[in-house]
Formats: sequence, structure tokens, C-alpha cells
Amino acid sequence: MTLNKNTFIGEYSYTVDSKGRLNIPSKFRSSLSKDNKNSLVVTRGMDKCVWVYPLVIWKSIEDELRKLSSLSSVNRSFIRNTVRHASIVKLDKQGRIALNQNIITFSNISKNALIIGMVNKIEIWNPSYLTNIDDGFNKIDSSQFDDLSNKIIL
Amino acid sequence: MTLNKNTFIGEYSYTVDSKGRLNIPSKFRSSLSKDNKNSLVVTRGMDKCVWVYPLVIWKSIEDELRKLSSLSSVNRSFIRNTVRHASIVKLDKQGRIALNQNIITFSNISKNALIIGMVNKIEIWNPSYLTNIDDGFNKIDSSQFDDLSNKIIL
DNA sequence: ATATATTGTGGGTAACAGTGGGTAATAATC
DNA sequence: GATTATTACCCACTGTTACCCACAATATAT
Repeated sequence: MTLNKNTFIGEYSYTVDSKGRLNIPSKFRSSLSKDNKNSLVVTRGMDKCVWVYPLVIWKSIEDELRKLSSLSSVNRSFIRNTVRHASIVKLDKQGRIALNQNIITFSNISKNALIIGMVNKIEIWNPSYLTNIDDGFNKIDSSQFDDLSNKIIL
Repeated sequence: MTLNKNTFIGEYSYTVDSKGRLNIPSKFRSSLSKDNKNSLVVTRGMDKCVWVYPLVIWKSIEDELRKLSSLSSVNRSFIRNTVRHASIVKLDKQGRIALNQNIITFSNISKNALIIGMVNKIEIWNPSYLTNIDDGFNKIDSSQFDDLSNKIIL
């Protein structure tokens, strides 16, 4: 049972095969709502990882981008860099997606991949990169969380 | 699978052949609605690239331009420079368009072309120019995106 | 404990996409 | 009107992708 649709938590370790296919965790698949039509949107993350959105979540991002006028060069740059590395992928009958070369090169994922639920999206990591980022987290000065603590209650 | 009709995301690398023909990505073609009648509108972009609109989207732009009074010299200039380099092109049976000399010269595209989905339109770039733009993006003061990031949640 | 379903992984094959070139129809030039 | 240049249409080749089936490992149910 999953709590909310299109919501992802937890961490999973999978392998990318010779064709660049990567399995999506079964629990994530069952969380996807029907209106995603078995499709996800894969793009570059802001860290050196891959971001994966349910199709319907991505659609709302697209709709926001559509409102931005191309007369502004900042807008153009923002739209371009947000969508140029994005692609819609369908899950095959086995529940896998195919990672294209662009994404593989950027994230430097080869054989092993770590899949992490990020609530509204999914992250895919080269496991060795994640170790470094994780070390960084522990080094953050606790004062940097003060601002967050006012916004969210754990 | 495409999300919305006449919507384009992703990046593709193609070659312009000796006849000046350039392939339109298969995924963009299948996104085009039928009422475009296999036609696109090609024009100069605001950056040093080519802008390509689905015919029906271009028509709505024309309608917007129609509302601008020619009493204003800014309006006249804007209309002139938006429309003067635009031309309607049909896709051939292979899904390619022919780029005219005007557009090729302006964008300095020779052999290799990068095609980028920009949600409501398509951009065609000389790959080397885009590299520069991309570098610029990383150098933009992130404060310029603060306003955007408050509106659009990734 | 055994049977059954599900999940992760691998590979073969047919369909399709990108590219190039030939030929006929059209337009431009002399 | 004849000749040349340009454009549009058709066919062909090649590599990639998507779809299908298969199997092993794990989890679930009886």
C-alpha cells in the first residue's frame, strides 16, 4: 500500500544492462497514478544525478514554463536549460526505462545505480557520487537549517 | 508518447545534407497536431538561432501582432523584425524541412545542427554557438532566477 | 514446506528513424 | 522555345530502438 499517488520514498539499488535499461522499483511503479500512462520524464538533476518525474507532474511544470514570455532572455535561458535534457520515456512490460546517452554521460552512471525517492520525484545516482554528497550533508553548519525549521515541522 | 500537442522538449543532434535538408525529430513530428497540415513556420530567433513554430501556433502569434497599433514606431519595428524573415515550409515524406539561405546565413549552421524543444516552439542551433550560451547560463547570477524559482517548483 | 505469483535481469528480432542519392516536375535564364 | 538550375518526390541503406519472450531469484500464499 502506498500513501499518496505519485509519491516516492526509500532507496533501491539496481543494475543498468548493456542496452542502458534500468528497472524502476516495484513500489514506485505501483505508486504511479494511471493518468501517467506508464510514462516518466527523465532529465538532468541540479546535482550530478538524474531526475525522474511522473508525466502528470512534469505536465504542470511545462504549463508554468509556457506562461513565460520569450522576449526576456532570462526566460529563454531558463526554459532552454530546464527542458533541453528532458525526455519522455515509457516503462516496458518489465517496468524498466531506457536511459539515453546524454543522461548516462552527465550522471556518469555505468553498471550500478542507486534510486532514491524524493517525494515528488525520483533521483538516480552513481553510487560513488552519492557517498560524497552524503559526506557534505554532515558537514553543513546546523545554523543553515534554521530557516527551514521555520517552514517545516519534523 | 507526447504529453500535449504542439509541445516540444528534449535535444537532438542532426546533420544538414548537401541539399540543405534537416530532419525534424520523430518525436516532434508526432507531437504536431493534424491541423498544421505538415507545415511549420521558420524564422530568425532572438538569439543567434532559428525558431520554428507549428503553423497553428504561428497563426495565433500573427493575431497578437494584428492587435499592435502601427502608430507606435516601436510596434512597427517589432512587427517588421518578427515577420520579415518568416516563411512557411512543408515537411517532406521523410519528415525533413529545407532551410533557405537567409536562415542558414543568419544562424551560421553548416553541417551539424542541434535541435532543442522549447515547449511551444523549436530552436535550431549551430552547436558551437550553443556551447557559449550554455556557459553563459552557468555564469548568470543565480539571483536572476530567484523570481522564477518562486513561481516554478522543480 | 510446497506451490504460485511477482520481481529483476538478459537477449533475439522486427519495426522504425536518420541519412543519402537518383529522377522527374517545376521554375528560372538565356 | 531551348537550356539550365532548383525544387519536390521516391527509393534504398544502416544503425538504433521498441517489443517480445525467457529465465532465475525472491516473495507470497496455501
